[in-house]
Amino acid sequence: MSADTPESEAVADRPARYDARAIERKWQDVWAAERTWEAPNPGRPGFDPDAAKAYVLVMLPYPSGEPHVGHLKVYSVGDAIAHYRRRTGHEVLQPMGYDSFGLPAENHAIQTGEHPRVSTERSIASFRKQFLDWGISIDWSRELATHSPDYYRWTQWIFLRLFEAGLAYRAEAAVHWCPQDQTVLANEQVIDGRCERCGTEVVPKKLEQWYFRITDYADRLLADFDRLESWPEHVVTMQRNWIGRSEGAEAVFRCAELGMDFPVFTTRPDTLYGATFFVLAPEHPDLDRLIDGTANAGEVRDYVAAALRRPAGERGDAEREKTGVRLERPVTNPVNGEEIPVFVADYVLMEYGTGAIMAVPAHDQRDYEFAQTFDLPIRPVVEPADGSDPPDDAAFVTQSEDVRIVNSGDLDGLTPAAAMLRIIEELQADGRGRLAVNYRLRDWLLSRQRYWGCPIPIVHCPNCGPVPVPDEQLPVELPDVDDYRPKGQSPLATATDWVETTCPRCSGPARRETDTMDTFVDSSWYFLRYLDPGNEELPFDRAIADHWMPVDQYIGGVEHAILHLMYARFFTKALADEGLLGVQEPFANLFTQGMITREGAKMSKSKGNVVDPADYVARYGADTARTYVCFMGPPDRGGDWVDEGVDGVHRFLSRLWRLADELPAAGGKEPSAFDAEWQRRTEGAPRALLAKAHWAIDKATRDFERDFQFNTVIAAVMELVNDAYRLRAELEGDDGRRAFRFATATAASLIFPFAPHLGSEAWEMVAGGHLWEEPWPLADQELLATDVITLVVQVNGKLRDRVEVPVGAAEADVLAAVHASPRVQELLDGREPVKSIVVPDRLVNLVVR
RNA sequence: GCCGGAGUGGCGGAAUGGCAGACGCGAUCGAUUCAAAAUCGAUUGUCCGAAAGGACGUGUGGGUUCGAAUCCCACCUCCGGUACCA
Repeated sequence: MSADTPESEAVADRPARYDARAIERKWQDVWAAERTWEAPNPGRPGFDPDAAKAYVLVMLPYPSGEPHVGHLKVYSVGDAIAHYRRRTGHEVLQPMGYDSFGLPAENHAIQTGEHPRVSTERSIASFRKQFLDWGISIDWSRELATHSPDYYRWTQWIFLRLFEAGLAYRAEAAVHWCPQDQTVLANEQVIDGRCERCGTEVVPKKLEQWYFRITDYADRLLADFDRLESWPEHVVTMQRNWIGRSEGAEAVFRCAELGMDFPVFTTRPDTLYGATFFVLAPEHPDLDRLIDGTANAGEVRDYVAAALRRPAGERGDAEREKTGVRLERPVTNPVNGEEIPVFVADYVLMEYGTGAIMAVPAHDQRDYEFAQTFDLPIRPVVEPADGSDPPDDAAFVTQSEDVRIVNSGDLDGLTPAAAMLRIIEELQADGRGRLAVNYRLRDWLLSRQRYWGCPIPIVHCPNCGPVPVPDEQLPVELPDVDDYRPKGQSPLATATDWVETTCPRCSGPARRETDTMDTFVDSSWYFLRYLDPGNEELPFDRAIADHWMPVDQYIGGVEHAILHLMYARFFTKALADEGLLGVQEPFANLFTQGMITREGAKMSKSKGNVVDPADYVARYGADTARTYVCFMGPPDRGGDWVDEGVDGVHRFLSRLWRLADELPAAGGKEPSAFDAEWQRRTEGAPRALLAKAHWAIDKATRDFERDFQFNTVIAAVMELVNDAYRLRAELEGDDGRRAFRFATATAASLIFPFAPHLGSEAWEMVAGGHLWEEPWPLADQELLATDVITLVVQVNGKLRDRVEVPVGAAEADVLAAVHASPRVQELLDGREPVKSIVVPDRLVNLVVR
């Protein structure tokens, strides 16, 4: 039905129909024209210093192809929160941007020759168009894309501040190399020994690479979980485990012959007397010196070479039989002076602890297996205190009160905990060890040998070493290249004119760094750039950032629980340490939404079960699609997309629209329908409908506040609409019409966060004006309360009857009413209850015999 | 193995110590229609019963309680994370 259809024809020929497309276009035009969702910064026109701020942020999308149903869900959830916060009096900032550097665009370029910028920007245009079609209330004036030089200039600038602070450094180490993508990967990007992106088994490779010193922040990353308001417990746990702090001791084993010290980390210093051998990782840097000049040096080197070639997945397999080679030089146990043999074995990892372990086969499963294979002595040093036989299990390492130390000199008889303290004291006194804390977390490897990323702003000078590019020369722009294929080094290396430059320090000939940054660097600070996107002097102004930060509500997929969320926390702390920012934690509240499946399976092109949100938006309108994804179930859990469910939601929205359509649109909007005094005087069916409306307001508000229970918020509005239909026939006269109007307006108001177009339209039809300017409704306690309560009557805990009693009736009166019931009398059959439980205004339970 | 989360009708789910199954889907019946679609209304956990009503019922077994889907103990299953981490 177009706007210029003559009224008579529309009324005569066609029944009124909910025309979602027309309604959605109408309101989207209004919001675009009046820039409704723009949030002014402090000091700008329209800024209200008295309004509470709410920074509502959904993780920015990686723009590839078209948005999928996961995007629909996450932005629908975020927008519902944004709308709710606005109408509860907050100045809401909801921005949007694109995480637009990355491998898929580059792989596409390798296949087609199309520049990644071209395909990426095409995809950004699709995303933007769909977000507009969905009517997400975004402040578009702050839009950004991480591949734009205006953005990555500041990524480079921040890199240089971290470099100056000693938090970015270059080091040679064994790294994870993906042979398929021809690039190194961070620890966090290796899943089960395979590349996170392409699934290829990663291989170890020794390379000089750039790192961020995130390990310096390990303790603060752990401690500051206390500063968060509300994060899902499992996300905190995952990060805790990833950081993997363990307390123990460092003990130094000495090779007397060479005068070399080998420190080890152990969480069980109390078992030091049980160490019967010593093991080094194949990558251990001192291995060469240790085997130099010994008879089996060749055999050791062969073993090491084989171990280093082994894919990480295979080496990490705990089921594999232990392998290793015995070296010819022993080391000395610092507590008892005992000489024990040294092995090299690939079950010891260079990246954890010191790359060397003391092996206690009696109390460690892996050491036990190794000792079995190589027929080495096993010496128990912890036994049950009652003298019973220890369990057969080699992993008998309990630290409980009912075990005692044995075979350990003067430690014998102590509990493990006491022995631990004593031994650390002794080690420290001798200078042979100390209390130590160890982390699983590694420094963040950020170099990538790929094209489509942010260039690292460093120049390598033969005289001065790595020299930072001066701030005023930023951005170091990504040059165009002819061939995107990776060849073991970044495709940037082929851009000769770009690579060859002069040293900013000595002006001699120098070469640019050709690696690019991990794209997680780009997304580690984007939430700050939104705050001040036009700033040409700094990445962001501190005063503006201090106003908006922290993000009040962050929303995204749980798949980012470790990587992105930990990196962003690290960046925030590092920037705060540089005095650039006043907060220690970027995201006060985190909400992780569950994944949508179809027919119980993850959507994928190969399975042919992909839901394209654009299809549903075209067919039913965005409001239906958005409301459906919020209605499927609690949004933090997953859900299965069912087309019939979409129909159901569309039916509900149509019913709501028709309610509005039935009310005379023209003439006074009858503000009296909202008059509390009038509402309280109403009786009968109008009163029942008004009460239902206030019940829905109350229910919706509570469920919004409690964990964003959107499915039950929507269900409450459905109930209200259903009641309006049911009671419609009884709603006669002024009171009836007003109650009907109030119920419809309330339903529109409550559904607005999920279906903002329909909500606005229905509101305009029955109340007039712009719904988003209306405060969130408040339930009238007087209309929530009823004077008579239907009380549940149980006999011996089983439901037997119901009686009506006045609200707040005294216990004696309630019991009298219960005993007066014929059914109760029949069931009691003359017996006196031994006990009567009365829960005021709820139930009575009579216990007999 | 370890750490999280979850098991409720035909299906998605609701109820977090007090009426199990809100709301939606599906199904059945009715109204409307020349007919269909759409729409409106009613019914819909299982079993027994003509009905009134009764029995059973939230993964399994036990416990606490007047009362348990909800709390406790043990176990089973599924999902997610993580793992030669010393």
